[in-house]
Amino acid sequence: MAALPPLPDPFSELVGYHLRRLSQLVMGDLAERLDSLDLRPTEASVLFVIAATPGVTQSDIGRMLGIKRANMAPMVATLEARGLVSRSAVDGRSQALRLTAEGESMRARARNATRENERRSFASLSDAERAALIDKLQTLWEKLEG
Amino acid sequence: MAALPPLPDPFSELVGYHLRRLSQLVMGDLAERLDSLDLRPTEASVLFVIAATPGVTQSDIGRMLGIKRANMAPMVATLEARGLVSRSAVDGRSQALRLTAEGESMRARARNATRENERRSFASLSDAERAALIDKLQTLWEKLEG
DNA sequence: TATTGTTATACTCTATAACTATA
DNA sequence: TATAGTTATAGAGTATAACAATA
Repeated sequence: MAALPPLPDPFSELVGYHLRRLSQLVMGDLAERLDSLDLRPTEASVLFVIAATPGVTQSDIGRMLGIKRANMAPMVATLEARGLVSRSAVDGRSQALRLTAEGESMRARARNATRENERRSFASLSDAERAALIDKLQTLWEKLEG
Repeated sequence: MAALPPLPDPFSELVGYHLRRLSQLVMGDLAERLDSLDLRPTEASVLFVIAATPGVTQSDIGRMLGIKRANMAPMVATLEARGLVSRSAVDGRSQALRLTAEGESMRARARNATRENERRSFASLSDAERAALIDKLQTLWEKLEG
């Protein structure tokens, strides 16, 4: 088996590169864990938002999670077709989204998969380090979103 | 204009979520900056590796950057067709990759775009904080790669 | 006029499988 | 047997443009 060649110099100064590389690996592990539920990471995040804020519209979810309306539409349609999410009219154009009983059960399982993903990915960090890292990352992306 | 709804609770504990969100925004900004060069972020990273380790094979690049052989092949073919990269046989199956003069000029421009991307994305971090963040991210992804 | 939801479409990046040629 | 390179193909996620219906 060939040894893993080391990463050459220019990358050692690039936060963005290491960010992307770690994100790719973490999301890949999460995708594997969610695969048995036939759920994509993005779909899981949508279930989490609906559970936390019942009656939310899909436009609002898109704004919270940074997902375009055009991409929310088919995803919510799929979740509804699977019986995980229900819609009820708010007004003539908006629809309130809620989890069905089956959707709530799916959310709970997705939550477990996500917790295991976090444990496996960040086991080497103390609770304080993890919290500090979250804070740093969140501060950075919120600055870029404006 | 509607206010941005705040992210609900469950995400506040998830490193992975904030990692992915930041990575997405940073890479989106980099993609925009590279667009005028008609270069994708992944292609730029390949130019960086070839410049730093002339004569490297595409299999080695894939191992360094976490890109599969199957995805390296068409990318290198494109870079060669554009006159940015040249190939020379190492043995009957491997080919040494080098930047052409035009490839080196492209690399330099991509490097500038990347530097501007880093400056814009992480302006709020001190040099020490940036270095510490790189170290933390790299340590984490290298653990997950084994 | 602005917003919600929708459809169509394209692109980047990643993944697996199968194949040829060479070591 | 293992490795280098290639081709075909599929999937997730994102992007823009355009449209109908509603506020």
